[in-house]
Parts: sequence; C-alpha cells; structure tokens
Amino acid sequence: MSKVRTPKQHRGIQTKNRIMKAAFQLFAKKGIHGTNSKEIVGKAGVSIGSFYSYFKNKKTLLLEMLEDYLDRHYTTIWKPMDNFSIHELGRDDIKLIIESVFKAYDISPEFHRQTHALRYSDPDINRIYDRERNREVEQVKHLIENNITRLSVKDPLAAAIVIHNAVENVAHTAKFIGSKIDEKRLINELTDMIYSFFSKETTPL
Amino acid sequence: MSKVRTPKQHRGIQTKNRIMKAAFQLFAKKGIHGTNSKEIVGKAGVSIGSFYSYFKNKKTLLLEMLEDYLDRHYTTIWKPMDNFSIHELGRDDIKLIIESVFKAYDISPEFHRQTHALRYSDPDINRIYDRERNREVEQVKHLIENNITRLSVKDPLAAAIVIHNAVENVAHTAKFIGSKIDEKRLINELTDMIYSFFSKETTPL
Amino acid sequence: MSKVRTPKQHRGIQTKNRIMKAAFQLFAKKGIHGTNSKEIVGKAGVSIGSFYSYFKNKKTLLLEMLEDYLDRHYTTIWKPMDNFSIHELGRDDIKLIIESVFKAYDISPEFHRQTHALRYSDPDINRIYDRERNREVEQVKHLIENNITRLSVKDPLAAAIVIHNAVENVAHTAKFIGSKIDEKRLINELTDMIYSFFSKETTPL
Amino acid sequence: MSKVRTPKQHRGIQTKNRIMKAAFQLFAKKGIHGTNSKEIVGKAGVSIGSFYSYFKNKKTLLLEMLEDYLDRHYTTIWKPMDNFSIHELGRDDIKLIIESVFKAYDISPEFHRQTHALRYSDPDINRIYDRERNREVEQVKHLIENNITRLSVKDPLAAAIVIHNAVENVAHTAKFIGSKIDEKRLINELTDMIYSFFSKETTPL
DNA sequence: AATGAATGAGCTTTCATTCAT
DNA sequence: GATGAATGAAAGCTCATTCAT
Repeated sequence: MSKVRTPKQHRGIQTKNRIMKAAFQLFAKKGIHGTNSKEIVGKAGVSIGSFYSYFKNKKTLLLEMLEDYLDRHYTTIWKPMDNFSIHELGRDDIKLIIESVFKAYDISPEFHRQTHALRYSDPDINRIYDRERNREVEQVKHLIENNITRLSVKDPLAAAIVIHNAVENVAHTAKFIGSKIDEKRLINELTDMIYSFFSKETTPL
Repeated sequence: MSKVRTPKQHRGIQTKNRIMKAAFQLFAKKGIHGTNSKEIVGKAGVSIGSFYSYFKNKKTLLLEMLEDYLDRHYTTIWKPMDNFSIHELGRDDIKLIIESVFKAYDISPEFHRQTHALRYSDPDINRIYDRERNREVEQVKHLIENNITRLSVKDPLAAAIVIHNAVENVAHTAKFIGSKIDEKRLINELTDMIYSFFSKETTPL
Repeated sequence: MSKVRTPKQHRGIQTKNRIMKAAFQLFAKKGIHGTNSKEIVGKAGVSIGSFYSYFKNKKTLLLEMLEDYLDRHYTTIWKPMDNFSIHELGRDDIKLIIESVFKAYDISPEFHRQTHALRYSDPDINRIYDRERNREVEQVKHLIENNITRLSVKDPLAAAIVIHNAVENVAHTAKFIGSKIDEKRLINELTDMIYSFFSKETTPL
Repeated sequence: MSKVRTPKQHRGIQTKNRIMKAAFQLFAKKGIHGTNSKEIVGKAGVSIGSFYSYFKNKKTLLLEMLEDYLDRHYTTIWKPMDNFSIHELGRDDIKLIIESVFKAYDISPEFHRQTHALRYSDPDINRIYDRERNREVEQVKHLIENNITRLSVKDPLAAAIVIHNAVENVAHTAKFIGSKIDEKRLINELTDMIYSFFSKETTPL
C-alpha cells in the first residue's frame, strides 16, 4: 500500500491544491527555507497529517510545484509562437520572443528566484530546471536551423545554448535583482546582440 | 572591547586561516547548509571556541570567505589584461578574455556554485556579488567605450550588462552543471556572438 | 496558527501537567538556573519537542508556574478569612492571619524561595510578584480600614505596606533561611508588634 | 604555591582594585549574570590572565566585593550611632536610625539588589548576608536591651529579628522596586509601628 | 480521509577558565 | 607580573516527520 495518497475524490484534490497554493505563496514571500510545514498547512487550513498524505515530504512538494510552475513558464513563452512563421526571423521576431521570456517571469518572479537559487546546490531541483532548459534550448535550436541558410552559424546547438544563456541571465538580472537601468534598454541591446549574431558572416569590422 | 578577535600574533593568524581553509573545502564539498560549525573546526583541528573568537557567526565567516574568493576571481580575469591594447579589440582579444573568465572559475567551481546559489535568496551574499558584478561590468563598459568609434553600440552600459550576463551564464552552465557539449564549442559561439555584436552596423541580413 | 499549543485533548492536558509537575519539583530541588529543559522532559517522561509545543520557552513555563503557585498561595492565606468578623480585630485574629501566611509557605518553600530570588533581577517575575503583593496589601488595607475607628493609623495604605513587608520578610527568614530561633517566638513578637501598632494612640512611653 | 596572587606591590594592588571597581559598575548596570569576565577586564583595562591571578574565579570576586560592600553598608548605618545615648530611645531616634538604613542603600541600590537576589539561591552569598544580618540584629537587640526597663519586650532576640526584618523589607520595597507611594510615608508608618511596639504594655485597645 | 500530539536528532552560540608565551 | 589565544562543556530551541486516534 502506497503511503502517499493520490486524490481521486473531489475533496482530496481540493485539499492537495490548497496545500500547493498556500506553499506557493509562502515560498515566494518568505523563502523556501524560511517556510515550515506548520505554516503551510496553517495557511492551507488543513492538518499536518493531510500534508503527509499527499506529499512524501517537503521536498516532494517543492519538486511537484516546480514542475507545475515551469510548465506554465514554458507555455507562456512558446504558446504564442505556435503560429509563427519561423523561416523569416527578423529583428522584431527576436525582440518579441525575448519580451515573451521576460513576461513569463512575471507569473511569480519570487518563486522563480527562490527555486532557481537552489538549482546549483540541489541535484533534484537542477534536474527539473535542466529538463526545462533542454526543451527551451531545443526551441531556439529549431529557430536557428529553420533559418540556417540565411545564417552562418556553424554550431547550432552551441549557439542555441549561448543565446539561451544570455537571455536567461539578462532576465534574471532584470527580474530578480532589479537592474538600475531600464528593462527596455536591456531588451534592446540583447535583441541587437542576438540579431547581429545571426548575420555575423557579413563583413566583420 | 570587540567580541571578535582580530589576530595579531602568528598563532592567531594561523588559526583563523586554518578555519577558513577547512570551511572552504567543506563548503565546496558538502554545501554550505550541509556543513556545520563542528565539522569545520574538526577539520581545521581547532576548538569551537576559537571559531567564535574569530568569526561572529557562520554567516560572517561565509561573507569574509566570499569577499576573498571574489577578489581572487576578479584578479584572475583582469590582471592579464593590464598591458592590453584595448583600442583594437579583435576576435582573438575577445576570446582571450572569455577564456580568462572561464579559467577564473577553476579556482573553485564548487565554492562559486555554492555561494552563487545563495545569491538570489540571501541579501548579504547578493550585495557582495553585486559589487563584483558592478566592477566587472565597468571593465566591459570601458572596453566598449574605448572601441566605440569602430562600433555602433548606442547604449554602452546596457550592452556591457548584456554581454556580461551572457558570458557569466555560459560559464556557469559549463562549470556548474557541465554541458553535454564541449566547453570549447560554447566559447567559440559566445565569442562569435559578442564579436558580431561589435560589428553589427555592417550590412545586417 | 499559534506556535504554542493549547492542549484540548486529554492526552495533551496530561502532557502539559506532567511537564509542569516535573519542573516544579526540579526547580525546587536544583534551582531554576540549575535545571535545564532536557532534565525536565526527562523527569516528565516526554520529549523535548513536546516541551516546546506547550511552552514558548523555559521562561514562559516558569511564569505560568509562578502564577499558578501564587494563586494557591493567596488562596491558602485568605480563603479561611472569608467568614471572618473583621470588624473586631483582636490579637488572636492577627496571630491567626500570620499563622495562615506562614502555613501558605509550606506549599513549597523551596519553589517560593527560588522564584522570589529572581524577583529583584527579573522584571517579568517581579511583575507577577507585584500583582500578588498588591492584592495582599489590599486585603491588609481593608482590615485596617474596617477597624479604623478603633485605630489611630493615619495612612492606611502605607501602614498596610509596612505590615505586609514585615510579615513577608519574617516568613522568608523563617522559611527560607531557617532562623536559629523558633518560628513560634518570631510569630509571637510579630503579632505583638502589629497588635501594638493598632493601639499606638494610647499613652505612648 | 598558591595560584591566587596576593598583591603586595603598588601595581598589583591597583590592578586588583581596577578589576573590582569595573565589576562593581557592570554588575550594578547589567546584572551579575549579564556581565561576563571579558567585559570586566575590558572595562578595567587589564587582561583576562590578570583577572585569574587575583581571583580564583568569578564567584570569588563577587564574594569579596560583597563583603566590602556590606562593610560599607554597615558602617553607613551604625557609625553615626556611636555617640548615641541609646538609653532614652524616643520616636525621633528610631526614625533617625531608619533613615540611616534607607540612606545606606543609596551607596548602590543596584548592586545591593543584584546580590540580594542571589541570597536565596546561593549558599555562599547567603552566608555573607547572614553574617551581616546577625551583626545588625545584634545592634537592634542591644538597643532593646538598653531600654528594656521601659519596654515590655519579653523576647529581645525575636523582637530584634522581627524589627530588623520589617525595616529591611520596607527598604527593599522602596529602594529596589520603587513603591508607588512616597518613601517618607513608609518611613513614618514604619517608625510608628516600631515605636508603638516599644510601648505596647500600655493599655492596648 | 483527516487530525494533531508526540518525537528527537541536530544546530548555533556562550563563556568561565587554563596555560604557553 | 602580565598577556590573550585556545578550550569545550553546556544549553536552548527548531522542525520535518510519524502514527495513534
């Protein structure tokens, strides 16, 4: 008999959702290490016993929440791109994607920041972030490959990783730390850099 | 009468160094939260009392260590650039700097990873990393401004931040996570991207 | 969600009582500073976690115990006086009250001694003892005022405080330190002093 | 060879005095448990090593300080009484002595309060306070015995103890806690009570 | 399905005291 | 006589998790 309950009835599903919602708000507000399980169930209005019926432990809850969160994050970025003509990538297209990325962080910059902070110290968290990175890099790679004849990129995977890294970290700087300079200036220069990268074959300086 | 001892005698300096060295190794190996003060003094071969003579608390030790570490990190990157002709920035120069950055991470990728992980959740750690980021961005901005006539960068500060972010995050990916693809491929594409950025005025695609 | 549990179930009430009982005995025997939380829970047969479920900290436990104790102390003294004709205060009445006071100390002279020791160095303890003193002084003042026509006391409050102080300190000397002379001799002289005070108008020496 | 140094040279005596003076001020201000040895030597401007040359331990220092203090306390009360005609004890004489007692507390009410707090929990402190109490009670007993023909006190020792206790505790209330009512009112009633005690034979109410 | 009382390993920090210099 | 670096026992408290009800 599995010790972790998978809710099938309405009440059970609701209970589990309430726990996740409460945890999400508390993690964002007080940090993951700053939130203990008593607080979560207190805010969720359920008992500590229920918590351990639905989640093996605190870590499991976090991982499940993170997967949910990153699915929403991914969808926010790439859903609008579905009907995209990706064969004629212009400067505006690049800018649009970058802006999409920046917007995706607004779901909950705090939760993103808190979990990302654990990425480099917790292998499980990293695994989930890695899966996310891989599918995002894959998307970037597709964009490059679909425009490859017009570009001189020799190593599409490496280029995709580099571009992804650049966008991700500029977004983090803007969203997590709050750069002293305006987000728009960062987006503009970032767009310029990536756009110029795509035309790098033409007469270098 | 300050509660924290500033060692003046030889023995005291040695003890403090031994604590810092032991902590450095343990933090890198077991993580910062995974290391307790007893372990540190155990490895250092000193008493727990000595620990609290030299450091107000665990956090203070970490901050002191991080400042030391980032000074070495900064020096490793920019010292070789002192005699540099920065007025004629070519592709090879850019690559050299990027390689310098990657090398700087080899001092202790683990310690860097562990502390960087705290950046987004601990304001004190973030403050120290911010100071570091600022002086590095400043260096990049100088390089841009010294080559400004040959470039078309309109917003040197934003560009410097974007470039810095790109390089930093690619290095983190390579050094902290270990990309499945070779570091050299990443450096090459990164160099290309930045180099092309610097010549972006010339006939875009 | 309060961090300190208020026991509602039978088991919880029992646990809290066991902690208080064990602490009471240990404080009396080994002193308050000489007793640590581990010892208390050890004697109570519960876990340290339970301790901190029911009491915010050691101090809170002590304050709660002291309030309970002083309530019992107060009741022991004044309950028998309820049906008292307090309008005809004779020497025997005074002696009876004094003996009542002395008896009240026998609930636990040791606990009284230990906590009273903290009165002058701990404001929280003092606050509780002050509340106790005030209601006792109030009782004495009532007795004086109810006999005021037969007495010449001009300042009933000051007189009540003075009398209360005298009785309290003689009791402490007898109960805490153990005077070399018999308790009965002290009670006799104390009674004489107070009784004479009440008839001081009549031909002084 | 005794481990505790008895200073004979000028410098040594000075060092010991500086330690005692610093400790006296700190104990009064921050409490005895709230003052650690580092603070004492810091304020005294000597080394922790010196401290342990002159005092076996912190407790010894406290006991030595307390003996000094109580000698000054005793002298303040009884020195002015040396040329006293104690054979004709009137109300004013009693009041004068009581006022003398109250004044004696002004040497350092804080130090007195702090040490007195330890009396009932520390046998060594109690021993010193007991010695003090005994000589004070002895003085009161002498006064009674010198006036015995005019008084009806049957048990001079018990009476002395009772009177001493009354005065002591009223002084503590006034000096340590700060009664809401004026010190003078307390002294007046206290004087009345004791004076009446001395003439108690005369027609009680 | 839900509850919440109970558990106890584990952590940081303080401070009186010693002793080599 | 004086110094101060080093010691380590001891204490209070937190919190994820279990399990009887």
